[in-house]
Amino acid sequence: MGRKRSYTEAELLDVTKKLLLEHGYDGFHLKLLSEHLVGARSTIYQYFANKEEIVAACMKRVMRSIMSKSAEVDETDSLAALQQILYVYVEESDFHQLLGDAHKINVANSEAAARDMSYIEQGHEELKVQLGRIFAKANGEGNLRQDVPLPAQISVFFNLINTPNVLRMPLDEWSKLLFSMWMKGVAK
Amino acid sequence: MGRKRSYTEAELLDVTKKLLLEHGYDGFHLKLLSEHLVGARSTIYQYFANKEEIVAACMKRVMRSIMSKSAEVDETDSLAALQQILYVYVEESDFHQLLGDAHKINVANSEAAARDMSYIEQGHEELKVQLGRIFAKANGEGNLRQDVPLPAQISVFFNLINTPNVLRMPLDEWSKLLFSMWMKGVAK
Amino acid sequence: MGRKRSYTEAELLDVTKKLLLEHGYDGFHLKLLSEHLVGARSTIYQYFANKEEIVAACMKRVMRSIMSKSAEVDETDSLAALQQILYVYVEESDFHQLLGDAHKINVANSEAAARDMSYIEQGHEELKVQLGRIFAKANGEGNLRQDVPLPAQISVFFNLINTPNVLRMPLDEWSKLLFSMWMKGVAK
Amino acid sequence: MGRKRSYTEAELLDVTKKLLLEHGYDGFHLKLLSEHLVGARSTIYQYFANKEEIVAACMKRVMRSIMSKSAEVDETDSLAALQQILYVYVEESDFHQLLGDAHKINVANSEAAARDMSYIEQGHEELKVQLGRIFAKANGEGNLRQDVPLPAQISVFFNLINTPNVLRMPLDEWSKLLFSMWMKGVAK
DNA sequence: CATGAATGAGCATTCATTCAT
DNA sequence: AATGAATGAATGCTCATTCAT
Repeated sequence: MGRKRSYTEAELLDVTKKLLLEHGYDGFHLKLLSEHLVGARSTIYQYFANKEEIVAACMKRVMRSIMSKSAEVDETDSLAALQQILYVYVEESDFHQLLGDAHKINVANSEAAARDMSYIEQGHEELKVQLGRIFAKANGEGNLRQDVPLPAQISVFFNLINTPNVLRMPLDEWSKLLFSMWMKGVAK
Repeated sequence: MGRKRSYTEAELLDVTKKLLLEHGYDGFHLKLLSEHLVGARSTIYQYFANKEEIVAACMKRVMRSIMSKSAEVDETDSLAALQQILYVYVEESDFHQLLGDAHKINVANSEAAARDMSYIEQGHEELKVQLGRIFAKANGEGNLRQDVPLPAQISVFFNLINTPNVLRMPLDEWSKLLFSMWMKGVAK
Repeated sequence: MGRKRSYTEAELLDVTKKLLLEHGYDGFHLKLLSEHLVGARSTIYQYFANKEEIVAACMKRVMRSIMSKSAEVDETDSLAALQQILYVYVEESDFHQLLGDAHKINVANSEAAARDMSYIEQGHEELKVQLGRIFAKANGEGNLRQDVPLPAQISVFFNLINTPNVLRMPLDEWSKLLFSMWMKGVAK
Repeated sequence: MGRKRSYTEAELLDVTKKLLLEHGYDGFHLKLLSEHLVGARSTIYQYFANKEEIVAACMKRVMRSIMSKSAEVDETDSLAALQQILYVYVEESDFHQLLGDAHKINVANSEAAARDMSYIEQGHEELKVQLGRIFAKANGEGNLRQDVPLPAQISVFFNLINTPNVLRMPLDEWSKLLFSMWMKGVAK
């Protein structure tokens, strides 16, 4: 039996996520990664076959986390559901920034990366379906404005996630505030 | 005398902008740029001394455009002014994405790039001042909710810009719709 | 662990010295260097961070060698000391040719190169001080002509070093011969 | 008839000489040259077909100048002749530094450069012959030490030329001083 | 003739990946 | 398993030279 691994795959992916957020996909290098881990650069290849696989695995992990959380949302009360979903998304707001570069991954080299990316694609679909379902329900219950097309409302809702939390409020309060602004507007 | 230039500086910067938006700062290469222009890679150096200067010039140009438009906004009616500003920003919504990487530019190599970046910095300040002024006025006139901190309202307003225009509406209508949702909310 | 290095740093610097003497600073390329070593050009970067550091390290090494030798010179008998010094310098006559280009090194890029160059500068000073001291002593003891300014005598002495050893004599004999010509002249 | 030439070939070669001395062969660029002349870089090609030809022409000119001067030396009195020759060489002491890089010129590209270089080669031979003749005469007349091989004496004589004129004396005095040291030595 | 623009070859450097220990 | 060394592909940039005006 060989030596003990000096870090876990999860740690590697955590650092990867941090660096991807800090530097973007093109600014993310294995050299950079190895500098934020304990061992040599080449050791990384014990965990993943190439750069693409690392990034893909990282993105997949984030997607899985989002999906498990959003699956737990109770959709009975549509507005309450939207608020919960907003909270989930705000909590993982890195998510979008991160996945925004998904298309840059060159999937040709790596089977594993390709699998991960297709998982992510499916996840995206499921999330969209869920959101569409809840919005449709809310709309059907007469909770939403009729003079604004539903897709526009969804788009604005979704984009709320990225609003910088300038006041550094706790995320549950912050998401409630966002939800309130989204629902009632800012006019007095 | 001398040959005719095969493309103008403006064309170069247009392509640069497009590529920066597509690939981000780190994904932007002179090879890529030259492939989207007519000539050889080295020809680019007839226009700019190095990569940093190109990016800086591109960003400066975008900033200048935004600033001249936002300077024309009539601030008499604060709410109308906000709506106009939203339109200006939505029209140039690339702007933020683009300038988000401004800090990555290594300014040490190039005098010209340094000058451009400082122009951009000042521009940022002026825009913030203008927005703060109008919001303060709107708030003073009692147009805004008091139960949400002003910075949070500004943050949401600003973030609206990035909302994807899923319905591909004309930008004037789209910005009015966004403004309406921001003011009145989406609740029925 | 890891592979065995295919050449030592000392070997690299030896080759560098040879090439610098052959081609001068501006004619010295890493491509050239790599062609005189076993591996690929990029392997050189395992040893030094950039071209400047290589050249600086090479020069520093030569300076260190000269200084340790000249520090061992016994200055009791001033004329004997000069003869010994001449021998030291003749032995390392490349030295001056090599360091003549020291000012061309762009030190801005590299901390390490800057350190090396400042070491070299100090070394130069120390050597000048030593030579001045011995000449002053020799002059004070009445060993030197009074009708020729001392700096001119020093300059000629120093310049002797570069005299091509056309007869390929052993360096100790050659330096004695030079010293004899310098002291007694060539006239019968 | 076209425009008037903005500088003469001689001016171009003067500047070339200055820059070659300052930067060495490898540090000499046409860009640098054009910056020290009035027109555009490409204008240089109206005068010479390529870089090699410029350098070769420059060296040839220097050689021609030396040769015409040294041809005027009266060889009747061998020691006086040597003193005169030393003066000629000291006056054009750049000469050696300059021609030291002659071997770097790639003669394959240019017929004209090849011709110039062969002229220089011949010149070198003639100068050596002249010096050898005078030294032989001086030796035959019993003017020189017998305990030092003649080639060594010649070598030292020749190398005197490069002695830095630290005191900035007028060149005729300086060359006399050098000659005196060479003949009589520095010992009291 | 003069020149500004265009170009390709060449070098410095970085980085993902492979190898040998 | 871990790792330091080796490597080739890619990119930024410079420069001699050619072209078109």
